Amino acid sequence: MVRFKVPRQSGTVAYDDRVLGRIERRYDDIEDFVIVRSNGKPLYLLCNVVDDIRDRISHVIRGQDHMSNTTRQVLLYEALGAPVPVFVHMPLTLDLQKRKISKRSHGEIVAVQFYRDHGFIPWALCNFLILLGWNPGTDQEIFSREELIEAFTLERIGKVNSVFNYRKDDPKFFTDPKAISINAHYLHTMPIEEIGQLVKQDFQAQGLWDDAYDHDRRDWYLSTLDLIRGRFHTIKDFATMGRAYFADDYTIEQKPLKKNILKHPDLRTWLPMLAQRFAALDPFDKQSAETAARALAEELGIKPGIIINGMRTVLTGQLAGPGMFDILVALGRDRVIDRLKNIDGLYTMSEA
RNA sequence: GGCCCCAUCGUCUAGUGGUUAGGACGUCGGCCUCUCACGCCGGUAACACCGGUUCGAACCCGGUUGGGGUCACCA
Repeated sequence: MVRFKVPRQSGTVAYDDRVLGRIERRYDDIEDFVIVRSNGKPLYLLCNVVDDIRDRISHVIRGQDHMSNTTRQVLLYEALGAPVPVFVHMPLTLDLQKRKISKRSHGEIVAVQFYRDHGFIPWALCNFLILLGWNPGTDQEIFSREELIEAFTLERIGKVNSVFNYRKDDPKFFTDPKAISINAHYLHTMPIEEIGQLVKQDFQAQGLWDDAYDHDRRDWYLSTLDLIRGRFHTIKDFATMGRAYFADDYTIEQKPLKKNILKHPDLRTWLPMLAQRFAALDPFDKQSAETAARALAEELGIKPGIIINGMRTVLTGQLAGPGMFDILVALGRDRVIDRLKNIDGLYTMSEA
């Protein structure tokens, strides 16, 4: 075993941190430290320095948890007669309890895989992360990769630890709300073709993918994603909240079921009536469908919203969504009619 | 405990001696609408404390308190 003999002298060992300024530490406060194990293998502290000298590393940028290593490593650089690189210590990111976050103690929430599995767009996560401990000095928060490379400077790295603000067990905020909102921003604004690629991967995993989406039905696929993405937050939402557009096994949410269906028992006859009128339309499009739906409501002496929201619930299972008549076109006449006719099940299910 | 770092809304942050202390996310309220976890508008909310320096401190200095990191033959 080999220890590094720290000079027993007065004075300090120092380096100029580009973020924290000059850092000094008295020789007296540094104990002799092990650099080679008794089995002959070197420790990280030494390897790190040797590798960086070999690779001619000019800047060492790492977390503040390495600060006490740095003074010892400066000693190593000097002992090896090598130039000391520029050191930059980044603030740490802590959890709500102000603990350093780590894989060991925080598990999946700090693993990038978790974000991929929860429908995050890769760059959106990077964009969120860069804002933890750094800012451009302007109000800009959304950066393309190129913009970020252009805007980034070491000088604007902060000194203050940040808190990763996530609420465990809250389905709406399963991770930091700001991360979700940045992801949603990208989801809403990225070219739809790129979104289509990401959704494809998830759909394939979910068994929702149809190869026609890459060929004959590509336009329909992309325009439908574009129609519904506006109120989604992650790629996962397409297979869950948007499921009704791509499969028939979607679930009817309880809230809209009660509010828009069970509250109006007459829909049991009204919606099949509507289905008949849709069947007779020529052509079946956004305008003709809306005219037909509103005409029916007027004849029945009810507010259009009753028909429309009833339809939304039956057709999508959701309380909220795009404009109803856009939905009809996206679903296509056959599926619309089919689902409107089969409304009985919703009532019998709740009666039982 | 020793040593080191840090301290502005709930969270991410702007701010480098004179600002109505700004923005974003969240939250709350309103508007829009066939619906809202869309969009728009508005509100809420912060300079840890105590001393200095100064005509004047969020900004400079000192102390206090608080928080974090690190003290392995781990990386």
